Amino acid sequence: MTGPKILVVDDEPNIRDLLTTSLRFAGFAVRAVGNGAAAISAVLAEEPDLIVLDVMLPDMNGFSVTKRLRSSGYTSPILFLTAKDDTQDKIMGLTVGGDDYVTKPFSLDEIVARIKAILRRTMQEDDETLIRAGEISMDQDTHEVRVGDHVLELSPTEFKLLRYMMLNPNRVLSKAQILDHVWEYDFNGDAGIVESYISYLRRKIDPVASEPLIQTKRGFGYMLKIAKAS
Amino acid sequence: MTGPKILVVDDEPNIRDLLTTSLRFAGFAVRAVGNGAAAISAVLAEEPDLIVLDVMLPDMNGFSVTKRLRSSGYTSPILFLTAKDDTQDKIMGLTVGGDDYVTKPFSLDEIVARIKAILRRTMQEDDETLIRAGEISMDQDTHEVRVGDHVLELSPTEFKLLRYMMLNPNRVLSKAQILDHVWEYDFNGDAGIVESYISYLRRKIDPVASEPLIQTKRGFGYMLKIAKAS
DNA sequence: AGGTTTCATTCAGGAAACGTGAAGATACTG
DNA sequence: CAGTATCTTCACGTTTCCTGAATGAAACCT
Repeated sequence: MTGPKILVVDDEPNIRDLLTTSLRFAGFAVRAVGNGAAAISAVLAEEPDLIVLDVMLPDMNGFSVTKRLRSSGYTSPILFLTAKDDTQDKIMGLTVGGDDYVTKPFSLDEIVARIKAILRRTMQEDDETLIRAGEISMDQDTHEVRVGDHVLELSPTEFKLLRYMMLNPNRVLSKAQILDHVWEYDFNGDAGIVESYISYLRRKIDPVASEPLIQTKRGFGYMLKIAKAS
Repeated sequence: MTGPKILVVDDEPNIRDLLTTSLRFAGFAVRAVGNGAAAISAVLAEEPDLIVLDVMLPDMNGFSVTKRLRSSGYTSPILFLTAKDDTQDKIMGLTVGGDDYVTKPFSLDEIVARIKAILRRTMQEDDETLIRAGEISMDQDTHEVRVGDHVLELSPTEFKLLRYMMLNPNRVLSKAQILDHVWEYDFNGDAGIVESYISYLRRKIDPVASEPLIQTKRGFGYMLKIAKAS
């Protein structure tokens, strides 16, 4: 129940709650604050293993916060949340060492995946980098996906969708659940897009799989069926 | 006798009572309120294990309520009730973490099943995901139904009907009871539809069962007969 | 036995869900 | 800036499901 400690820093309550809920559910011990000053004292008090930090805060920007933290001796990695139109060099200046960044709006699974990737590198957590589900395997570092011996070429969205399904095998996932986890949180399009991507995935997976792995549960959703192995 | 605590939030007294009765019968400790403000204070006072929350309330919508609760540190899961014709984007963003949603009008058994599923995942309750009744087994995650070794393909309604009967084996269930539990609460069609679905189920079950399992109690209803095992 | 009620089963129309191709929009890449 | 890949929406065809009605069988009553 007490996984790695994470501090979330964002001034928008919506996003703060969204992140808090998702990360708690993913097994992290989460604390959330709404501005830079609170962030600094929270870090000093609790020494989180990782910080999720919005670079645009009401009182101070990401640079200032980072600088203050680093000079206080805090060395754990930071995952920055940046606006999509932030210039590249602005971001470059932020991420040093084990740091990383994600652009808003993000998808929830993406955030969780990034955090796990960072923690995997910094703490020696040998939390598997390889996800397996029956004859499918997915390396989250190299992004290589295999079905048996065949290597699949997946687009980013296809990759995230398949990852979500592989993390929840043998469970029916509704289209709404899939949208909430795989697509960006502000996506407000039709749920039919899930059908399209399921179709794309099937087109790539089925020809090389020994049996149809993505099953339709009419009226309920989709399921990745994995025969249980030894 | 005191199962998990559940808070029901809905402004329509009918539905509130319907839910309260059903959930109490299912073994939960239920408290019900009719608006968002009352919900918030009830949550803070009693810390329920789960909230059933109508997204359309007179004083505030489900999002506001959720936001307030989450930022007060409440982390238990929420089951949202939404109107079926709510545009998809209103539903989106709801199924984060352990949360889930059900569209109105719902069927009572559906609600209970969903609540149990959520609690199963959040609390570590390994309250069986598998329902057994004699030679029939039903996995609620995969939706796989077996009779002996044979796997049945059931439509959504067939699935719900069979689940209801499996949860009440060796008891005569009247057509009215079945309608009340399996069909949506505002269904106002003929009870003859139950006969049809019983027939469909028999057609799929009997050929692979060792004996007829669904018995007709003329004038009273139907019964799923299960020989008691070890 | 004959008549009446209750149930079983099947059928058909319409509705809903799903799959897929294609086209426009957007973002990426060289 | 052109060319390409990807994302998203739309539309159409197909499958599956739901529901009510019709018909015949079985049980029940007198």
